[in-house]
Amino acid sequence: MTTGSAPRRVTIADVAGRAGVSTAAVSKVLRGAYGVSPGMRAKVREAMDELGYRPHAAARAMRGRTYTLGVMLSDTRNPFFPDIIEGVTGRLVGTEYQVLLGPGGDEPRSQARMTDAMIDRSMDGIILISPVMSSAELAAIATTTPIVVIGRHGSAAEYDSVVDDDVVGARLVVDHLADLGHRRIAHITHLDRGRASGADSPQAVRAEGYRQAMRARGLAEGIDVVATSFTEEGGYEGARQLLARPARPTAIFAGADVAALGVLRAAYEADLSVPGDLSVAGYDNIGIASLKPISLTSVDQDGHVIGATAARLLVERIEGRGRSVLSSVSPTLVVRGTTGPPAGRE
Amino acid sequence: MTTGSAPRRVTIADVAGRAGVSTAAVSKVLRGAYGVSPGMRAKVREAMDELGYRPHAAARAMRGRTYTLGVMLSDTRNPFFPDIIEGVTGRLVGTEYQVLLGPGGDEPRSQARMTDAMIDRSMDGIILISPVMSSAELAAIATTTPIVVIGRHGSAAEYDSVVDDDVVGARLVVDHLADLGHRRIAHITHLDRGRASGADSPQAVRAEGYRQAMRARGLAEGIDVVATSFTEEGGYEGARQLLARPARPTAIFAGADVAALGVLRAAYEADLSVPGDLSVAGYDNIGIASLKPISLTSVDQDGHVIGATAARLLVERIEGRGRSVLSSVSPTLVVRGTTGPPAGRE
DNA sequence: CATGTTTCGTAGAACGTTCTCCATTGTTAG
DNA sequence: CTAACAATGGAGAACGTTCTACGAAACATG
Repeated sequence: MTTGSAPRRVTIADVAGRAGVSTAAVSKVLRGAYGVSPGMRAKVREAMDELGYRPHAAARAMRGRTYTLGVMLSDTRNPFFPDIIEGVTGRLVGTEYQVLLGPGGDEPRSQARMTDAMIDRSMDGIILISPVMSSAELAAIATTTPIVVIGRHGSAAEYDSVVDDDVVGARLVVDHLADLGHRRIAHITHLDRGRASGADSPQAVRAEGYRQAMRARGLAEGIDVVATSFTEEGGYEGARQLLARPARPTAIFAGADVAALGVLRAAYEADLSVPGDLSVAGYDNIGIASLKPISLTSVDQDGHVIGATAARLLVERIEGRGRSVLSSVSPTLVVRGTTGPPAGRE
Repeated sequence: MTTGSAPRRVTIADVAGRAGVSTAAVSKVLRGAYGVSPGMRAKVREAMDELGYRPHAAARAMRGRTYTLGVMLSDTRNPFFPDIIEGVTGRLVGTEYQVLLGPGGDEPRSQARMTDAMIDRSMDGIILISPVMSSAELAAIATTTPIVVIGRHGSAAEYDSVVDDDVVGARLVVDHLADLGHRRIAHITHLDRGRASGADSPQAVRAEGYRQAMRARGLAEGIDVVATSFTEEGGYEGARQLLARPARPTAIFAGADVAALGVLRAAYEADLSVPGDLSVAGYDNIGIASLKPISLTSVDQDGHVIGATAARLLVERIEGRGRSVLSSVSPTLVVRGTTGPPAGRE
């Protein structure tokens, strides 16, 4: 179709011919199945190498596995996706599995379309990162293809889940700030328009974890949550509201680093020094957080571990595990320059 | 294998039975092929809807197309990949094509493995973003499957290319700085270890564009290129070297925004005010560049347009275009707070 | 009315695997 | 020596599409 007509692919039949055996025998060698003598295995292997044989995934899919795992991305811009992906692929090195990513967009409809597309392509299993569909929809998908869900707290019998322990993460921040002497610690959370994820969403759990931790430290009075969005603009807007309070908070815990950046901008514009007049903490420990001019205190969720765990669970599912697993990964706090003791008397 | 046994997929035969026609007829309707009466089309369509039929991609792959396009990513962390992806998927909305992303890593070997995996999965075409393999390897791939290469300047008969016009981008920066009155404008570039891409790489073209533009402005004497790497650390290191020169540059043009961030850190540590003592410009216009505390002057390459163009060219190739195309997308300069007139007398 | 020409619809052979039987050959037990 | 069994290899039927051939019917032309 292009320049020269494409050379025909080397098939299992070519290998069989070369090795002087049947196609069934080649298939057995390929799959490591029972009933193959060492001599035959060697012959076939040699023939495969000589011809540069590569199994045709689509043909395999007609009967058996495709050795393809899909990862549905809900937001390609989310800065810790690369970590999760690395964790997933890292775990799969040395296996025959290949990972393909599918941009699913942020709407339930487009995510469902992407998932369907993966199922149509006979993927052996699918990892869904922060999907926004309902649990019922997820369960329905799981009857067709094994799935692992990342970033949704509710567990389900039909599939496995891997989550960052957002309650712990929120507590780490509150404890750190309380230890520094802060009393009025406010929180900025993300308001979902789509209701599908609801109380299972990371932001909801972070907010709840914040409330719990505040109460545990006897700071119930200081609880103050404003719901905007996890964007720079949302953080800015939220901080403006909080800084206009009669009793201004001395610390703001943004549920995401991007929002924390907006908080920093608001503080800058209000001529408040950070951390002198206002301490700021974020969540996710994105790359920029560690850069000098920002130096943001943040909660680090280990994307590598999350990805690797998801990959392990998915392969286990594919190989036949029935029982459902919920794996919770503990985050750590990275203290940097944006948090410090509150100024003056309380 | 999991809980209930998966329900058998609805096939073309089920649809044919329901509609009271042959499977061949259903296939024709599906493909929009010639020789179908309106009545029959309606019957078949109805049956498909009632049964919730979805074509099985693997089965299609055995004979025809898979309607799957692959995008090989060389670096998942690169901040303008999301733009390119959006451009690609945006262009394909409404068509039957699905896009799947493959993390190829930064080594020729792993990228080749990913590309092979995509070919094994019978993808109809592949977009390669900044691949590091040799042109010969790319040409070899192109004989098997149509490909479009993004971010490599060399053109080839076997495949199409889409590039940002890095010569123009470099000139925009140099002209802007020269207009402000700068004479000693230094450049930080990226040193490739793998030689596969060589002079075709964006960094090489940007550096060459910088040299050309400097000469064009009569500033040949001020040409000063230091090769580190396109990372925060690389930018920092490069800036340290440049700032130690006897005649210190008054402006630094970093070949990438991440490196520019490192330059800003070095300036900060050296107690130089930006842009008072040192002007800094980057390339790529990544998200953080626009944030207030950074406010980096940068060159914006329109990832959307690049992605959309690549998708268009790929589909054209698949549909049969033979002639090779090289499409160059012009970047624009976004002037922000890190560039200004040089201080004092020259 | 005989003869071409469209138009519509179907049969059935691929495509490259997997995997269930089945046949053959040794080997062991009685 | 025979029966039972293990080990090895092969035949051939799927799997769900696409698409080439071909037949039948409907229509147009002389």
